[in-house]
Amino acid sequence: MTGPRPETGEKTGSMPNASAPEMLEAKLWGNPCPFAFRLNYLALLYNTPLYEWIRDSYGLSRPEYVVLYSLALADGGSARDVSRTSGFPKNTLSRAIKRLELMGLISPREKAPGGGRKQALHLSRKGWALFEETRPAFEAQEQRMLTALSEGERQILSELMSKVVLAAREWAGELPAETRLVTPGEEQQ
Amino acid sequence: MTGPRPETGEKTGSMPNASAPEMLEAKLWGNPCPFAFRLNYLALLYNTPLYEWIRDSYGLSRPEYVVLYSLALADGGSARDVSRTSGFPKNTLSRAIKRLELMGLISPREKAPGGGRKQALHLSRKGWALFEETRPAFEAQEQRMLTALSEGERQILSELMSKVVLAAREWAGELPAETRLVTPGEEQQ
DNA sequence: TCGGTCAAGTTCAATTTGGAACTCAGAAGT
DNA sequence: ACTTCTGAGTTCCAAATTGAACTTGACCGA
Repeated sequence: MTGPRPETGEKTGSMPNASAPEMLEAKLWGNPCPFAFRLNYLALLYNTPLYEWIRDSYGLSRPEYVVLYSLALADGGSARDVSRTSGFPKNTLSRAIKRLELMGLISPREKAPGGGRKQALHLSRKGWALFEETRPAFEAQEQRMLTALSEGERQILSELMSKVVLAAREWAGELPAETRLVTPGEEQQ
Repeated sequence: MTGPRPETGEKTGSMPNASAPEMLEAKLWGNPCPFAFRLNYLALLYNTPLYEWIRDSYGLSRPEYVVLYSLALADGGSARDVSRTSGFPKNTLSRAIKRLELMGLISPREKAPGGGRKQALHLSRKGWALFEETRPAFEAQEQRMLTALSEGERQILSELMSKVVLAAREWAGELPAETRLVTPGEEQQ
């Protein structure tokens, strides 16, 4: 998604502070898709330092941690469930799950090798411990992100975004045909 | 973002429709970071079909199109500006820019090879044409995404998100030390 | 019960990605 | 003017990502 990056201050450039003010202003105020930009930009600023930290401190990749987190919220979920709710392709998750199992963070799936249908995944005690240990950092980052808003504003923001999410089946998925067909010259390259 | 995915309906699993209701419900209503989840989920649902379409129709990768789009909004910006406002690492963008130049979508940078300091980038006529041709699809997707909201609600949503973005320098960047130090066992793996 | 269809999960291979090291142009300091 | 410092952009290469094909269990209808 999306997103990837820095740490000590100058690796990728996702640092919000200092400069790039021109382009940032343009993307904020002169953007034909202002909402989409805010979405992506905030997601980036939120995710980047957290997953960087997870990687450096625990040696877990982003998809791996996403699986852990997903199972902590919905124990017994399948790889497919995680894929649907996180956007990672299923083969990436397959590998992530295998490694989590190897690391002892997911309890071993009985009978599976070969590719069975719908496997319910469960965190091991160690997996739960890791989740509990790391959760506060995610919560803290969310709180930090929202400090600019009052309690009431957060309420409203949450409500509006929920509305958009709940209507997702109406708008997400494939692009409408008319949109796609705007392009006469398909298939170059 | 980071982000990536489906098309004909069953490639990655980011399809919002049909199933995974359990886990989706849990992530929506039982999440310690509800705002962050909505952010990521919406960004995913928005980006995925668009960049899929860009790739299939124009042969441009996501970072490549991001550079194009960024320059369309802020002509004369540098690679670093794009990196700061998009989150892609600079080497990825360096490659993207090189290819865009090769494809004739970016006007050739005079004197550069070797690595000069701060190069102002400009779209070529062809680059502008491609942007204008593809922009409607992005706008349409944003509109589709917001259909669930009234005009007033969109106004409020935009305002609240802007607030959070503008306060970014306060909260984004490195994780606060206390948060990081929660972990006693650093450096495994 | 058999054959057919579907989809979850895996494997493989080719591409893409991004961390690290490097080059080098301006800026800063003396 | 000379040296040092800073940081934008590039190159390299190991690692991660993912599209495509495959395997296999589950479900369905006759």
